[in-house]
Amino acid sequence: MTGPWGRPSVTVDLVIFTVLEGELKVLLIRRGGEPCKGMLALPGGFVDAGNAGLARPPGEPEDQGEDVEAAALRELGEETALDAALLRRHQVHLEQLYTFGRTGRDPRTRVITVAYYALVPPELVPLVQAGDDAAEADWYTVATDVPWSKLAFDHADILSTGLTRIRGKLDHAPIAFALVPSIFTASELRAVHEAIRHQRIDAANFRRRLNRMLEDGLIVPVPEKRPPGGRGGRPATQYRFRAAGRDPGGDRGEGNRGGKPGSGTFC
Amino acid sequence: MTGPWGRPSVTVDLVIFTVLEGELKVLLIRRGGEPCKGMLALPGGFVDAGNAGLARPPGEPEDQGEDVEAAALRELGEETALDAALLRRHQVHLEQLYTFGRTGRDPRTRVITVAYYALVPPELVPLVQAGDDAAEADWYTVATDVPWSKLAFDHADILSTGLTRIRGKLDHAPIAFALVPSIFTASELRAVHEAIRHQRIDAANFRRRLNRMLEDGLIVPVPEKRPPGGRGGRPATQYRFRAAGRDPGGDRGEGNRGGKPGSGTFC
DNA sequence: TCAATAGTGTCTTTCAGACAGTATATA
DNA sequence: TATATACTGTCTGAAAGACACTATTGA
Repeated sequence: MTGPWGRPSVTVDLVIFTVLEGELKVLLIRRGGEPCKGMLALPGGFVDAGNAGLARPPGEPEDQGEDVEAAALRELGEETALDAALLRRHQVHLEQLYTFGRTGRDPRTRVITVAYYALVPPELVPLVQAGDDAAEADWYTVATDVPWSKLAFDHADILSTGLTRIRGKLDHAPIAFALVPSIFTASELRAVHEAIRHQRIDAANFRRRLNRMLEDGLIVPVPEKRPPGGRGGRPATQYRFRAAGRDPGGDRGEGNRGGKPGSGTFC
Repeated sequence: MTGPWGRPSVTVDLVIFTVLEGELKVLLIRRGGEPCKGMLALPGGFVDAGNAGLARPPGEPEDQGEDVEAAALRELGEETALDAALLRRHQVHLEQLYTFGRTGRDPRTRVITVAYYALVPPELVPLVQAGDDAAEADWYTVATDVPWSKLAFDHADILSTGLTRIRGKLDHAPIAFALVPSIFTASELRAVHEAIRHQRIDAANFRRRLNRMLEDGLIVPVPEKRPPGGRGGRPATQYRFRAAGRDPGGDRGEGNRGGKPGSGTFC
């Protein structure tokens, strides 16, 4: 059997995490249209493939559209209503998770989705609003408020994969820094670890890890201390993440990004 | 701008590793056709998407083709000339690596590739032959024989990602067992670790790790000892990997496989 | 006997978990 | 003062690296 072959649609789906008030949250949208109308789903959208595979005037080169990574970044901006400059400035972490390519995962047509996860610092959360695509977008507490069995498509699988990924990387890569303000205290960083692992961490032991990060130059103390809150307490030393201190992403699950050197000159 | 949207082609590319004579090797093919004719490349091929996106008689349902994971398994069989039963019986490890979706990575048309890596035990290597697709397929020693700068497309990126992945997982997931015979000695397992890390490992310290695996029930001793080779030596205890002992794949980079329960009933 | 490979014992360092105790703020 | 939060010190055990040592074979 030869002849014209079908091509799948390719989408990106986003697992957008944040930590608010000590709880790990994920951004979900309520689907406005079929299929799975009314169910909760991960935000996402199609990867622009230009006019690939379509008939075009002879001699005209194919428009290949946008990079998959660019599509993920674009969707992240659209769904959160944060512009690209803000995302860059706050170093919002965006990383490819896994590609879900089962047949039948979308009943309409063949859809392969490249899932990404993003980590949004709490400073940006107030700026996040329902995007243009999403009828409603809202933060759901992962531990208690996510209706796992009622998520659209295979989004429970995707979310579960995202959760596993950040838990696995938490101790080996500096992802927790992407979920605290740029100036943070030991308690704030610890709260993020606790939220992701959903389990208490001994404050004294965590401080030792933090001290090691200080020695390694991974974080740097900030001169001003944080004044205590309502009913008192000792002021806390504040720290800042030193991005250039080490290869972020580590050696697990990161893979290579799209725009590495060498691009374009592959033959 | 509305109207018909282009769809990308989706391929799977395979980083097929083995360890022979203490060296980590990867299977590369020499490309017979343009583009990149004559260069070395990773084996791979198109994901069958049925008639997705093509015109079809009204009322006829779309044929969505094959799962991406199934395509990877199929390609693995085709490129190595090993049938599916053999691959299953020997528990050949196949795991999704990363999806490469840059525009322009294939000059002909938009191609997004889902890369997988496979671990072939040395027992099967003699059975591997040039597949039907590949003009020539051969094992190349990663440390010395891979012409990194002359690999086709972005395959150097893919191979590099695969190498990083297995090195990262080596100490946290039981992947080394996929690269030794089903009955193996401590030295053989250590040789695999040394080949992947490309660095000597202290035999005594490695044995302690092995003893811990014994205590954990991850491996099981085999009654018969391995008689020494040419010029003598003490006979070696042999072991067998106990697959059911623990969740293989661990918590990093594995993601969910395609055919998990819950499939099909997503709404 | 020697050479070669298998396997043990031990010392040191690093780091995580548990937990007692000290320091500095507000009310 | 009491309370709340920040921070220090110490004990224990698991595990890695370095390395000296013993065990069992073939030639």
